Amino acid sequence: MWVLQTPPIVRQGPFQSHLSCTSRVLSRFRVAFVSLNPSADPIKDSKSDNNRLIQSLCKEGNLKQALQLLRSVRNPTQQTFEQLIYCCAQQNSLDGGLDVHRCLVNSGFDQDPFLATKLINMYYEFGSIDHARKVFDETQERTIYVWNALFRVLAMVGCGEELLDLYGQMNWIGIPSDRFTYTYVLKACVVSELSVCPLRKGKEIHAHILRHGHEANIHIMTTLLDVYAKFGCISYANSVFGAMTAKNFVSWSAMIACYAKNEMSMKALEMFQLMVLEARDLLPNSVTMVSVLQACAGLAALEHGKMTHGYILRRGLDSILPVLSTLITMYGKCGEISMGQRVFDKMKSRDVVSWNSLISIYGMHGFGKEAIQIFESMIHQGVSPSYISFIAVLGACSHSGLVEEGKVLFESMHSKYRIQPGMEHYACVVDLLGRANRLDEAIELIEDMHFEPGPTVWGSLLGSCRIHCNVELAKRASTMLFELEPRNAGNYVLLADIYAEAKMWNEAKSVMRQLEARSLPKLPGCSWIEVKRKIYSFVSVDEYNPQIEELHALLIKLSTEMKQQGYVPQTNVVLYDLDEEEKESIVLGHSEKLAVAFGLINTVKGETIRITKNLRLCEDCHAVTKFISKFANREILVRDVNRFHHFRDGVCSCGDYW
DNA sequence: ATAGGGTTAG
Repeated sequence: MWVLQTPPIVRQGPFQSHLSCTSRVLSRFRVAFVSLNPSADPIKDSKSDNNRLIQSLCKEGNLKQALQLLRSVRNPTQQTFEQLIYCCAQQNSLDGGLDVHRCLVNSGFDQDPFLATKLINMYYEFGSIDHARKVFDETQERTIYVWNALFRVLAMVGCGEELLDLYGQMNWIGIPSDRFTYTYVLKACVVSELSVCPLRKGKEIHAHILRHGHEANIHIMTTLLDVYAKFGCISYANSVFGAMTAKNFVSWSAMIACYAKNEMSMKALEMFQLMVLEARDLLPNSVTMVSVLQACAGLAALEHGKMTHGYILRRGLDSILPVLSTLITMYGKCGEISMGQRVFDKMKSRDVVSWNSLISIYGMHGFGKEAIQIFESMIHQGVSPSYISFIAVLGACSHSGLVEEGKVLFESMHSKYRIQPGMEHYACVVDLLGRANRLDEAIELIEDMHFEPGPTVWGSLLGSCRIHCNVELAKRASTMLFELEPRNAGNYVLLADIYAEAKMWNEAKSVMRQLEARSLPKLPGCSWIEVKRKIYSFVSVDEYNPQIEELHALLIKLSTEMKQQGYVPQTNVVLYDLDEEEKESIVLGHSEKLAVAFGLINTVKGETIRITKNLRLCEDCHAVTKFISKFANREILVRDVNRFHHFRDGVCSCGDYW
C-alpha cells in the first residue's frame, strides 16, 4: 500500500488562523459576486444562492472559485459539501480535498455519516488510505454505509488483514452485514496476503452468507463464484453456480472465465455453447467474449476462434478494445500472426494493451526483431510503454536470442521510461542470458537484484542450466526453488533431467525418490489438435485412445525410416532405469508425437497440422517433428508452453534455440 | 449513496 505524504488534518488552532488569512481573499470575492447581483441583499439572500453557486461551480469543474466562495458562505449545506468532495476527487486535488474537509469540520458536519462515506471515497481516489481510515475512526455514528465505504477502500488496495479485523469488530458489536458488505469482504480474501488461509476464510464467509439467508442474491453469489475461481477451486465455483436460483449473464460469464483461466478451455467453450443455446434470453457481452476468446487461444483452436470472431462481428462487439486485444492474442496463439496483425491494422483507436498484444505474438513466434520494431513504432506514435510492454519485448528478445538488444531495453526501462524492473523482467533477462549460455552474467544479475528473487527467476536459471547442462548452478537454483515452492514437481523433474544428462544416475534417482516421497502431483504431458472443428487431446502412452494402434504403427514406421537416415532416439529424457528399447518406446509414445501422427492420418495433404502442448517440447519430439515435416512434406505448427515452432522442410523456425 | 464477470506477459 502506498500513502501520499500529506499534512495532517487539523481541527482547531491552526485551522482558525488559516481561515482568517484566507477570508480576506474571499471578502474580495464576495464583493465581486454581489456586484453582479445588485438587486440581492448582500448578506441575507446570498446564503442559499451561494450554496447553489458553489454547487454549479463544482459541476463545471471550477474548483478554485468554488473553494473561494465556500469561505463566504455562513451555512454551507450537506449537498454543497457533497459536490465539493466530488469535484476534488474528480480533479485529483488532494489539497482541495483537505481544505474542504477542514471547512466541513468547522461547519459542524464532521459527524455526518453521509459525508463521512463521501470523504472516505474521496481519500481513496487520492490513494490516501490513512486519511480514509482516520475519517472512519473519527465518525461516531457508523451507519452500514460508513462501514461499507471503508471496506470497499481496503478491499481495493489489498488491505485484507485490516478489513477482516474490522469485519470481526463489526460482527462483535452486532451490526448486521448487508449484501454490499459481503462482496467487499469476499474480494479481500482474493486480493490480499492474509495470515490465515484465504480459501478457508472464503469458505467461512460463504457460511455467513448462507446463515444470513443471502443465497439468492445474485451479486453476492457471483462474487463468491469468482472467489473460488480465483483460488482455482473449480468444483466449488461450479457448485455455487449450480446452486444459484437465478443466473444472469454475469454469472454465466464468471463461470466461463473460471474455466478459461484454470486451464479448462474445453469446458469454457462448452459452457458458452450452453449459454447461447439454453439461456437464450441472456446475451453474452464483450466481457463474456473475452473469456471465450481466451479459451480458443488456450486450445489453439483456430476454427473455433474464427467462429467466435464471426459471432463478435455479428453482435457488433468488434470496436471494444479489450475484445480486439484478446482477438490479436487469440490469432497469435493459434499460429496466425498475419490475422492478428490484420485485426490490429483495422483498429480505429489503439491503447497500450493493443500494442502489447501485437508485440507479444511476434515474440512468441520468434520474430524478435519485428517485435522490437513494433515496440519502437509504438513509442514513436506517442504511446508510452507499460510494465507489461517490457515483459513482452524482453520475452521476444529471449525467444530470438537477441541478447544485446535485450540488455539495452532492460537498461532503458528505468533510465528512459522510469519503470522499476519487476520480478517478471528479471526472469526474462535471466532467461535471455541463460539461454545464450551466459550463465555467469545471469547469476551476477540475480545477485545484484534489489529485492529477493522469486521462483520465476530461479526457475529461468534452472531452465537454462538444463539447456547447457550446468550441474553446479542447477544445484544452487534448485535449492532456492525447493525452499520457495516445495510443492512444484516440475522443479524436481528439471533437476533430475540435468543429473541424467550429466550421467549422474544416482543423483537423478535420489531427486526422483524425493519427489515420490512428497507424493506431489506431476503435471502429465498433454497435447491437443483441432481437426474439422473438433478438438482431440492426447496424453503420453495413451492406452485408452481408440486410434492408438494405428498411431503407433505409423510412428514405428516413421521411426524406422528415420533411423536409416541416421536418427538416434534421444532417450535421456526418460528418468526411469529401463533398458534402451523400453526407453525408446516411452519416447515414441509422447503425447506430441501421437498428436502429429493423428494429424497426418486425419487431415488432407497440404493442410497445416497445428498442435498445442502443455509443457516444453522435448528434444526428441523436436527432432522427430523436423524429420516428419520433410518426409511427409507437411507444415507442422507446434505451440509449447513457451513459444511457437514452425516446422517446414526439415527445419524449425526456432533454429533449435528454445 | 455502495455491488458481480474481462484486455496484454510468463
